Amino acid sequence: MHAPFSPSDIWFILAKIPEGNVVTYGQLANMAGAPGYARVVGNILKQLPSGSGLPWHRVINSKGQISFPEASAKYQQQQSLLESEGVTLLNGKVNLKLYQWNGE
DNA sequence: CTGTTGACCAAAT
DNA sequence: TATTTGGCCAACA
Repeated sequence: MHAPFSPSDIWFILAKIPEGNVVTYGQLANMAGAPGYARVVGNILKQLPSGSGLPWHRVINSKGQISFPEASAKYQQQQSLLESEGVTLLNGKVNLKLYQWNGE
């Protein structure tokens, strides 16, 4: 059986995440109606075409951290993008205690 | 087909 | 509060 959603479903949902907000991989999976598919969401973002214009940087893990090695360029890029929209990191964790999601 | 890997997660320790 | 453990699903070797 195939996944209960297609990559484009995730792209569509991700596109709706407002600037200055962050969501977790698991949340995206839930929003797609597929609890337990957090890893698959990660795989999809991994394959995301560059120049898609999607706010991939607003996706973090459930620990409230960026899912890249701290030393990596990707990590720094994501952090930079987040800070440019007012989301700062404290101790490697997003400085917003609760991940904001303005409902549907 | 089996085994490993990954932008994950929640519960147990 | 910090780590470890077990579970998760799809992609790949």
